[in-house]
Amino acid sequence: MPLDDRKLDVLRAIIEDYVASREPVGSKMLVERHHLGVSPATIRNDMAALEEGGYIAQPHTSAGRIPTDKGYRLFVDRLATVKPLSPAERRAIHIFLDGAVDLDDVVTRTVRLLAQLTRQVAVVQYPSLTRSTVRHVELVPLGTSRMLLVLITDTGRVEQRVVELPADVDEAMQADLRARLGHAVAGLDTSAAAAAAAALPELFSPADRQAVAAVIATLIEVLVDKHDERVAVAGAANLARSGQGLDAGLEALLEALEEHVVLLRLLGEATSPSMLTVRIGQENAPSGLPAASVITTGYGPGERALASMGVVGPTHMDYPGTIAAVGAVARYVSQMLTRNN
Amino acid sequence: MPLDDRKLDVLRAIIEDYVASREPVGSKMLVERHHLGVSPATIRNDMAALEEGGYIAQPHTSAGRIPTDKGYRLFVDRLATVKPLSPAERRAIHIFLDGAVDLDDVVTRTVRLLAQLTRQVAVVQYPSLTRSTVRHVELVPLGTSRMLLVLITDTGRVEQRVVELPADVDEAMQADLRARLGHAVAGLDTSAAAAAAAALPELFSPADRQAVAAVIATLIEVLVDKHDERVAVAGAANLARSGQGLDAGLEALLEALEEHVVLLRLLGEATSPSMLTVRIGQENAPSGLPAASVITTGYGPGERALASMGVVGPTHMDYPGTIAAVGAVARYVSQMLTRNN
DNA sequence: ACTGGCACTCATGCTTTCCGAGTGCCAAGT
DNA sequence: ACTTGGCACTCGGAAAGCATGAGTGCCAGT
Repeated sequence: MPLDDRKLDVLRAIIEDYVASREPVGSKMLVERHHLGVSPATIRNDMAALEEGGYIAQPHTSAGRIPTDKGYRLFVDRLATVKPLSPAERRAIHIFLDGAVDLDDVVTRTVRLLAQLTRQVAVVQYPSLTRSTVRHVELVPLGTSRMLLVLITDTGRVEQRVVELPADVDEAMQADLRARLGHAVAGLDTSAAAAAAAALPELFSPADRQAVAAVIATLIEVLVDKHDERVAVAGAANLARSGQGLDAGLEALLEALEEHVVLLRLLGEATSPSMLTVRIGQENAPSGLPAASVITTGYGPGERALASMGVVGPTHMDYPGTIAAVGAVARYVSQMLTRNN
Repeated sequence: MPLDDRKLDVLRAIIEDYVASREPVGSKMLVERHHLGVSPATIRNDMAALEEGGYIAQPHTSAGRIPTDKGYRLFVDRLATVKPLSPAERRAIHIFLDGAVDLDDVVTRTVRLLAQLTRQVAVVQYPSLTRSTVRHVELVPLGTSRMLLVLITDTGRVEQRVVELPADVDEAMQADLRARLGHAVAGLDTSAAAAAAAALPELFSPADRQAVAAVIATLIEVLVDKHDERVAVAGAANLARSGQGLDAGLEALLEALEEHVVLLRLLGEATSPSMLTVRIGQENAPSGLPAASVITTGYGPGERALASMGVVGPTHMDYPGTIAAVGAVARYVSQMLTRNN
């Protein structure tokens, strides 16, 4: 039996009510609150059909219906209308994000903003080095047997690492290395830079080669290593607040939030800022998180997505509102990055 | 009425049992489990005395007793015996912490280790700049109107900041500034360095002075700003696990954990690594956290405490075990820092 | 295709009852 | 002066019974 328009309306109404009240919703309440021009009995028939289709379920025989994962899926795919942000929310985005001094600062502010806006747990991935290009490499001598390696990318990201040299190296040599290194990798993307750097030791005298190799090894590590797959999290307290609904999963969720590996899986591949992914309930099981929904999108300068951000919340979340918030924040941050480029 | 030895034994026994079972403990259970050589009736008399003194309380008339904050206080001050770490735990400390590449890495590993060891929420403050000295300042040109400022301290900490210059500056001038700056502040502690840097703009021609001032301003900001009062947190999931006991406070606690200001207050002044502070229950109320206990200690190279670390947990925690773990980790990290100096 | 009516189900909340762990106190024993 | 066994008492919490009412499915009538 195909779902006619009214049945879809009913599904939408059920989801809206359930999200608002967190309680199974019955046919009577439904006709009262939404002006569907029909009687409860009719609604009951529709509900039976929806249940047949697996979009809603009843927790026990004599209770109202609650949406299933499949129901939410249908809702976000076909039923949800965009809910524009309130002016206050738009203002909050500006106030929060303008005045970030630093890429790290942008990430920190963004994650807090998202958590506050959506009242869910927010997750923001740090822009990955992988797709960015090297703007500058700096070598700073720290005494004769140590150097500080600083890598700056076009995304404003700065990575630094202290290199222990296997042998003492004199100043002239350090200056030489710095000049050559800077010349060799500037402007290249990270993988090209790694390749270019790898060839460098050849150019030095055997005496110095070991020290050079140590520096280069560290540089390549920084460039290539997924070390940069860091994430920031905020809003865990929101779980406890709305949490009554997920006590069971709460511990698991909190654990997942500290497991960055799981988070990265949840965030998934960075998509373009204008695309937005919604994964609902069981759809997240492979990522190691049951009974929660995840809304993610990519962000980055232009249409190039460097990293992902998103929120994690109970399946019965306010999808339209959350989607709007995630989208708006991602767009704004992307703009900031584009401007700062 | 003074508390004789047996009454103290009873208090200790009550606390041990309550911590283990989380249930009010009665006189009968007590004589069964601990071989106090007397009858339940006698214990009851002692309990009455302890209750009179405010060390224990009964949740309701016909239930066993539970320790009060005051009881725990007496326990940790006078009754707790040191509980040495198990070999497995000692090994865990080594395995976890050795191989940290980086100061940040040390902090991250430490906080995770502490959380795992104590099964509580662990908090580690990043070593503060305040008491450290400047090892090196580096200026990296990024085009003509931007520079990257990098500050390295003797604790291995690296801070970087991008400075937007108010006017274009040529290369020679940049090199000059870099040389003078490095010369002026190297080896000084942060406040002296800030003072020294403040005098620098004088030395430059009026044309360049604005640009120099911008760089110096940023440097001083980095040096002086409490910006460095960052903290790392781990083990929030442990709250949910043992949490049944604090549902009420759970949300508040989770919120506090994201409020770094509150955490810093909780960690308190950094004490020497060999001193350890225990704050119990209501004693934390002024810091904005009710009904939780906090165990903190300082850490840093030598006896100089750079920062604090500690754990936060329910008042009914295993004090001897937790104290031992916090102490051992702090000592080990301090040693690492001393060695790496 | 919709509606009103009706019998049925069953979670929830309330009251009642019962049980027993635990207490305080007292009088007797060491 | 402590300690102990005995005993009456309290009261939270589990178990059982009962009423309520929201909600359903189905059917016959419009």
